[in-house]
Amino acid sequence: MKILVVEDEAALAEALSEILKRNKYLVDAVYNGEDGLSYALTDLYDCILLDIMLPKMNGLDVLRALRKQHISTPVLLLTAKSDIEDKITGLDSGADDFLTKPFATGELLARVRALTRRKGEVITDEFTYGDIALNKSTFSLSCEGEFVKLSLKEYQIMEILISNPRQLISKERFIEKIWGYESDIEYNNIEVYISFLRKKLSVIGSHVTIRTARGVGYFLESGV
Amino acid sequence: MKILVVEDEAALAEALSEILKRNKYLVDAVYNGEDGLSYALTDLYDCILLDIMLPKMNGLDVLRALRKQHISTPVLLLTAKSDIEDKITGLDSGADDFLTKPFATGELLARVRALTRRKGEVITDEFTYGDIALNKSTFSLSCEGEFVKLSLKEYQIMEILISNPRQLISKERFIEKIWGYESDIEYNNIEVYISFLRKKLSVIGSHVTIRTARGVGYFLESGV
DNA sequence: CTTCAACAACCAAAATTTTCATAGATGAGT
DNA sequence: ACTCATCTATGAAAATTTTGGTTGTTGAAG
Repeated sequence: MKILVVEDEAALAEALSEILKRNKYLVDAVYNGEDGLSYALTDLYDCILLDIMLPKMNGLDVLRALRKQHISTPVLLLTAKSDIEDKITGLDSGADDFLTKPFATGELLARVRALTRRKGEVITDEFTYGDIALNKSTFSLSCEGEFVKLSLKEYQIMEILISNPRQLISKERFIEKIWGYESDIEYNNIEVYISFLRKKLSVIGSHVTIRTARGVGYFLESGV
Repeated sequence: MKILVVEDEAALAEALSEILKRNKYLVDAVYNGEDGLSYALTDLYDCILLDIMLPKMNGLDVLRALRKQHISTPVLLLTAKSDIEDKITGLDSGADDFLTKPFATGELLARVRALTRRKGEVITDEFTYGDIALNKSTFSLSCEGEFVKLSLKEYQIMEILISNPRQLISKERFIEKIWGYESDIEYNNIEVYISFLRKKLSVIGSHVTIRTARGVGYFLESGV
């Protein structure tokens, strides 16, 4: 498990490295934003501790640049004070968690553990259920060699269904998850996409079916 | 200036009301989520202090329900501990700021002031520049009685332009603001929308023009 | 068993967003 | 002033999302 520390205050960087090493992490430390970015871009790290205030390049800019390059390494942002502004910007920029200075060793380790665990769980980019597989990166649905491409919305609906197989999902929930809780989208819209998906399921000859729960929503069932 | 306090701990509710009243706010206090929601739905308040842990209905649910009804009253969430989970959920649910218990009187007042000031500034839902007006709620662009409706993306581009008249906006910036910093959208997409907008500006006979800054982006100019 | 209202499925069309291809404009370097 | 690579404008088409019916289903109430 390899961690990158990006922190300009030498004493703090030293302390962080020490704590982490003592807990069996491999640690690299760099002392400015530019170096931080180029190290992070190697995509070799399991977690990055990133200070916001940094010479040469602001931590948030580093973060944004990283996410833009689709590097999804979990980032734990170090903020000087508990400044809500920073936190909101940080979330917008793709941070995974925050640590407000000064902090306790235990808290640091707990958060690093939480972030790396999260990543460890992502092994595949496919969801499967019954005879179908849904590919997260290509947005395609397959069944024994047969493929169809899904549009974004189709994919989002299917992902929710396949992540909770046999679980009833209300239309309300689809809408909240996909369009957001403030949208005025009609239920019919869900019905239309369900209709699209059923057609595509039949095109690839799957035995998985989308069952209707009248008055509520839908759920996935393997019909064999 | 009228404030709604939603807090079940009687002592705290009392203290909050007292502090606020002493600072010339009108205060209503209720002691559970359901009442909080129905009071808030009247849309009479300039700010809402909302506890997360509440009997009958969770604060976050109240908040979501409110935003769903398009009530945009600023909400200051009261959280027991500085639980990042709550904060993220809070932001997702439409909270404007947080206050972690226990808190100082000064901090409370400062945040309330910040939130109500923010609202005070929004007087109109129109942006204007030169001979055009851009309506925030109808997504329409007008010039001396002539109207055109803009699509969402057209509107978003126009809003950025008209909010910073004569200011050069890079294509990069349009993309970050509209599609997000992780998108892979092409510059040409912006060019296409600029083209759409120029056409619509000419349809309504405006003298405002979108000027090109080669290699960079665009800016608005009143061409009279 | 019928009736009826609510719900769901689905087709078709409209609206919007995105992509693609091509033609035109620009300006640095010669 | 000419050339060329690069950037921009725009028409047109493709893809996607959303809207509006029409028709078929369902189940509760009578």
